[in-house]
Amino acid sequence: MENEIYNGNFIHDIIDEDISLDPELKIHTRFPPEPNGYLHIGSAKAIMINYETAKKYGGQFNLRYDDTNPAKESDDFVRSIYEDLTWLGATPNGGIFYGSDYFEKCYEFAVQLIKQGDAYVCELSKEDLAQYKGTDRSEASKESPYRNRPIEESLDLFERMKNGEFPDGAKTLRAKIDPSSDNTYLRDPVIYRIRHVHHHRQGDKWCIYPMYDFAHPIQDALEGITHSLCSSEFKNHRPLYEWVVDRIGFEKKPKQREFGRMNVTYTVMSKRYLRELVETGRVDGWDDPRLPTLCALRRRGYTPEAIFNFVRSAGVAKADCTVDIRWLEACVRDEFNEKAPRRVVVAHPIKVIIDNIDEDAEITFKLPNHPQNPEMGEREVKFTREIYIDADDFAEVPPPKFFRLKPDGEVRLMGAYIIKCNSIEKNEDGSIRAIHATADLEAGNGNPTDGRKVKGTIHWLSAKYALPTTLMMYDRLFTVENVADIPEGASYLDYLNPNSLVKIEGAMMEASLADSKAGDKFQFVRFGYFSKDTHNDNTFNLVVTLKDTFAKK
RNA sequence: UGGGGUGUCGCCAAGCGGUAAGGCACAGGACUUUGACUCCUGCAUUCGUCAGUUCAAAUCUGGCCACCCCAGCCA
Repeated sequence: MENEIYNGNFIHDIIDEDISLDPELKIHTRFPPEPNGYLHIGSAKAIMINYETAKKYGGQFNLRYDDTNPAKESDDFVRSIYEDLTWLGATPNGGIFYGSDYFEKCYEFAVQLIKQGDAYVCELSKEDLAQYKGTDRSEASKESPYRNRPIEESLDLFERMKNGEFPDGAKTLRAKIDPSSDNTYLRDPVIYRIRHVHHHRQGDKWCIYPMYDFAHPIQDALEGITHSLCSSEFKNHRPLYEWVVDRIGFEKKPKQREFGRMNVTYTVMSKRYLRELVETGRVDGWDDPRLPTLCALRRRGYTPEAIFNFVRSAGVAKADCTVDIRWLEACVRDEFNEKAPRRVVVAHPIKVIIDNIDEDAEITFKLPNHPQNPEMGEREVKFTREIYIDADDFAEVPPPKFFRLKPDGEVRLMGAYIIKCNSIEKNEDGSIRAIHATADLEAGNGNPTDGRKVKGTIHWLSAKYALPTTLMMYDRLFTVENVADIPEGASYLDYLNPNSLVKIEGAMMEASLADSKAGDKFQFVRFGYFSKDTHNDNTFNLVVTLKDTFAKK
């Protein structure tokens, strides 16, 4: 859904300028995840920027699995990424690609660079290389002793690297740029390494793999990407990206441009920690509703529109930002308030007996599915002598400004009668067994005939027709305000909120909810927005609470 | 310590030399058969900081400060 809420986007200014220089330019962007984890709310920003930029300019958008490091990648991640991306609605109209499909090309370009004298095979060990680069980066690194070896020699060695003649780490291919550059990425970066590892798509075809900095610009150029939009940590890589594009001699040069990273309060998005949570069993899987992964948000009931509106309204700027998770919740509320049908659920039922209603009487009331939108229709709800109300809606000793049910007080049962509390029946232990009340039968679901005002309205369910249900309430994963507040050296895992999942069993729901499907969304009146769980029948996940419903006393 | 980047209300963010948009949050008030929603009202004499240029600066210049990224044969 299009939304006017859209903070700045300096990327569009850059593109407008490029188009003014070349009116023929067809914008082409891409989202290049490495298939080594599941997509999360942070990924949504990169997706949104690349997808919507292409869309805005009538261009194309590619999905490209950046799978140049076989050690960490798998087909399960490939599958999940596709699923989450299409769920978000960011259809890759430019196609779906794999970085590994360009291995042959990358190899040829590497050979070309060697022939041009722009790359050489280096035999420094990992440790020695680190030594040569030095610990003080204000100083230039030492030149590799192999830097000026004959081109023929590098060519021969590189081919033999490819043929598997050397063990892992024995040799690397390095770009010959500038060992004394201020930018350490330009100090003869390694562009190929030896890895005798099985690749999820290429199998055992290769034992040398290109590095990200070499492969990425090639992939972009080959796909005709015009704008390679990525987050700010790649800013330092840009000169190398451009060096590769220039030296290989691509006619159409893709442009890398960077936007600020987005963090979200109360959670952590690094794939490393998410994976750790999943693998140590602290959560039930990548779609555990306490996680910020897209599949978890989906299961919990968040919608693609709300997520897109969230990242869109956070804006696109160069500065990193930490957006309050409550903003995401606000986006969800905005959407659901408009679209979610209203239903009644009583979380902590207490029984109310309406003394002036016959034992077997059944009165039918019609409740609107949405108070402001008659087009959503209405439903019939049965009223009987015994009903349930929420424990929170009754107070034996009411605090000031308590508008709900209290001894001798009157309250409106939403869509039905006004009732008056007459007496309280108690159990041995002092707990409430039932409340006795009388209904104003004359007023019915209309206003009292004597003109008196009844301020409170509470929700209710017929005890005879209500069905049991389970409510799952999830709090945020972490209790610290900011992940940055976690002390240095401490494990994120120690900061898990042990109370982040609250399960309410014994709740009651209105009968019509039995017909709902997995994933259906509702506003449970005076309670919050819920989504029917996709894994468990008759249980509902809390998506977000109603704003302030219970905050005020 | 070096290089790169960023600093405008609690959180995002517009602004690009002419006297601080907007959203979220928050606080009041109105309305309400959801204490929701909706609707009003309020909310930066100030733009990290100190100087300078100018009739005029958040916008230009210089110094300083803070935060983020970089020493993978990860992406």
